[in-house]
Amino acid sequence: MNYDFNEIEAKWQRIWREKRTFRAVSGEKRPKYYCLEMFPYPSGSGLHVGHLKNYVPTDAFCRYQSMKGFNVLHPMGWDAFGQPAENEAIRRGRNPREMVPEYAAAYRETLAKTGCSYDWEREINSSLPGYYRWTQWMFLLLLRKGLAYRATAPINWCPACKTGLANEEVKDGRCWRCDTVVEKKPMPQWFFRITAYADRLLADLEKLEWSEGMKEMQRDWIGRSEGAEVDFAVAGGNGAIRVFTTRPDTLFGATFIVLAPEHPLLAALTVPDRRAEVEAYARRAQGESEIDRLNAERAKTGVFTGAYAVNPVNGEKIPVWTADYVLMGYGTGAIMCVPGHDERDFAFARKYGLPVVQVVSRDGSACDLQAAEPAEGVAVNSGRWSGLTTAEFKKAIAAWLEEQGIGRATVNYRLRDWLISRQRYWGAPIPIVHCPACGEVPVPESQLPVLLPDVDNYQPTGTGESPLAAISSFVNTACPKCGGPARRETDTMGGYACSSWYFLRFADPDNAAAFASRRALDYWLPVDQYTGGIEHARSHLLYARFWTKVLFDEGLVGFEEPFLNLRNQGSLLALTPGRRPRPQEQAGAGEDKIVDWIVLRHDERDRVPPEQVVWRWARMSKSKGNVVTPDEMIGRYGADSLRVYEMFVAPFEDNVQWSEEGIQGSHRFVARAWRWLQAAVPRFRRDWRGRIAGERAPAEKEVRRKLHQTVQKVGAQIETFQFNTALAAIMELLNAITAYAPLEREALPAACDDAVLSELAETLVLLLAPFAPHLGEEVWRQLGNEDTVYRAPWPAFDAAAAAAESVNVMVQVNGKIRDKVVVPLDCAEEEVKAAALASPKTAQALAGKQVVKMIFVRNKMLSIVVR
RNA sequence: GCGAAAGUGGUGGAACUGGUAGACACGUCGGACUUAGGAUCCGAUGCCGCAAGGCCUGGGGGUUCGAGUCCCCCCUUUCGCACCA
Repeated sequence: MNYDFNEIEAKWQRIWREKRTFRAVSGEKRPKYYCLEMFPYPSGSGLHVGHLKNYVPTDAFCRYQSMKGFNVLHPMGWDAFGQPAENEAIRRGRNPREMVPEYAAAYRETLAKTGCSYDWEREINSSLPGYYRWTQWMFLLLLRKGLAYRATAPINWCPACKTGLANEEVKDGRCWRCDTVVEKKPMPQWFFRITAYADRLLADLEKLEWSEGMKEMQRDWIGRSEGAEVDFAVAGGNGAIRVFTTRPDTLFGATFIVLAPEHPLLAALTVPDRRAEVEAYARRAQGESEIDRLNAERAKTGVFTGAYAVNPVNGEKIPVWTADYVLMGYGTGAIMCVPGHDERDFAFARKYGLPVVQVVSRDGSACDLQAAEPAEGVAVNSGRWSGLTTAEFKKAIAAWLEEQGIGRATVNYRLRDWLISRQRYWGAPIPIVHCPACGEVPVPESQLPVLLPDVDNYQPTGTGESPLAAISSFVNTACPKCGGPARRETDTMGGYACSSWYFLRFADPDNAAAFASRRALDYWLPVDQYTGGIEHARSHLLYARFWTKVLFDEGLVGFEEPFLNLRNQGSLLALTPGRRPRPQEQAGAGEDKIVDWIVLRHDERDRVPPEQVVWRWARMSKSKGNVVTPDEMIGRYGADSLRVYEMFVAPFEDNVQWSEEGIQGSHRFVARAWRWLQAAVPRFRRDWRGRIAGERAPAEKEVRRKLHQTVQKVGAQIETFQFNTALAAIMELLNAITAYAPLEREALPAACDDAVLSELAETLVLLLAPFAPHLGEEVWRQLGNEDTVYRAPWPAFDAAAAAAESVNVMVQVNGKIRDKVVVPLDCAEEEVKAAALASPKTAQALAGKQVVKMIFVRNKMLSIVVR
């Protein structure tokens, strides 16, 4: 009777492994279901209970799908390449190629201990040549399709990581990993032309079952805006300045032009006596970090170039300025300024005394502008276009510009190409050879993989070159084209390259002839359910979608979107000791980012006096010293109890505050279910189905009603990831079951019918199996079943047994609930009225009043309006 | 500033298409069994009130027989974007 969870859990984990219970076999007749969690980077700090906030519910979901008859693919692998692993290896003085597998093994063990049902025969590791060979192959595919290119461009450079970063890896102007302020640095780098897919990445979001917030983030990042390009002729010279504007209808109000400080025309346009000032300004702007430049609060600055351009609609000469609020990376790097109707332009014009002209009006009459408004309305002061609405004008002017050959309607995106080069060691080498005679030559497929050399020293160089550049045996090679001496590309690919296609590899992980066979891909893909952290909302998900579309265009996969359903788990927060910052620590922070709390370092724990310690909830992480490990919890309460707690405590998407009191409650529930089931096992009759029919006593009817209502509820709620309410329903069921058949000295009452007890026991086990798999499997076998519970069908819902016989109908008088009457299900209005009027409480509320109206809602409500 | 989501007991959280607010748990209080219990079982538990009854879903309006749910305004929190032309 004693619930020895440690023994039971170890036993089933062993048997599942030995019997390969969760092996996914390709091509089976059962319909497939591919459920995937974002594969983790196995860190040295190990898994903590926070990681399980994703893995455990997703595992319960997989087990449920298996019981629903699906052939479930639930794989796990390691995102092993990249800077987190490399930095950790450097810090610990380890070789990453030895370190990563050790850490992965530790993760594997912890995941097994929590009873997660992975098919470990499909495990992948992105840092093994058998894997990254295909990452390189994908690079060559992109190159062949003109979607990979090398360009010298100012890139985001993280001085701490000593490498370039993709735009998606820059957060608030800082490196997303180390929070260092990112600099601009011109360097030759490899890019993927993701911008060529901007339209499709945007449009296909409609096909996805993702949260609206998630889609919105992708839309924002892609940043589509419709507008027009307009050429402004340079006054007294030749050539023109091309600007992008979303408001071509305000052309008559354009009173000056501003170029980005990096604009290529700036130097040529600037008149000699303004050159010194303009150059100084441009130099200063370039030296500034993105953060400072993007601070919207900052006052506008700019410098006049001395040059003028001609406004094409009215022939007026307007001055050309340069200012750092115009960014070279967006649009054309030049804007026409309409201070009358753009806040920024207005502020700039006010500061430098530039003219403000109103060209949009609410009602068609002009007035004195005190600010930039309105944004939309009717055109004024706009020549023959005056009187048009904003929308009409936009259309008309685009046609006119095109006719004149000085512009056209166009669409602009905020999305930038994907910088893939990293000047780091621990990544897939870019399969390119630089030949003095032939230029950039792709490594032939037959020569893949380009192996990452094993070296002693792989620290970043800081010169801007990859550590690989110092390894002559790697660098020096023969040109695949002409055979002459050549140098290998020494940059490696950023970690996102590996994670942009790994979900395909799980379909066919050992394939040596292709990244995966088309047959395996057609069977398993796309991913039916994907779960992971919201921090990948723009980067990983955008990249993976992009690569999938490229592979689709190449005819290598049969689908355009890799992840049909996506859900983001919340994080687990732990109470974390911190302190107020000291004055010098405050100094470095910008005005927009006030630091008012600093996590205590490990060595400060004992030194800071308790009254100065400020406790706050923070995400669990080793560095904050607030982690709780699954091992501790499993040892004390068991994996099943830990799992139930992780799912019961809050909705899947919510952040939760970890508390050990909560897990005790879950443990009580699991142990209670165990004790009741142990008492039910001796009463179990395999032939209960044939004996359950027929008229039943009221108590039996009631408990069976609850049972079947629960069956329906739990299934529906697992499918929508509402694990917390599904568990609450099972708890209610257990409460109902123990009320019907309470435990008395470890046995169930003799008066209870064995067929009913059998139905209750068997169904309860099946309902619990996704959540508490060890308990589920153990009791399932105790009931005499030979095969795993995950091949047993999910319990059938019996609508007749679940139907209520009577219902409470609320009686309202003037909107206030005065009484309730118990009537048979679907009782007619007349009878409910009679019952209601017969009740003393209702009669009292109606006394002396005149009934004006009655509203009857079947099985719910009788609402009486009186005067 | 823009966009998204959210605000419900002492706590985590329930509530389908508007129809018994607070399910399920945690905690607390009381009781039983115990040498003991941080085990187990039973009961109570939104607030005010002895009670009858009244009041409760961030605040204020509105629609409705009826609003946590729908509409408008405001406040707060979280997340994302942020001089994007």
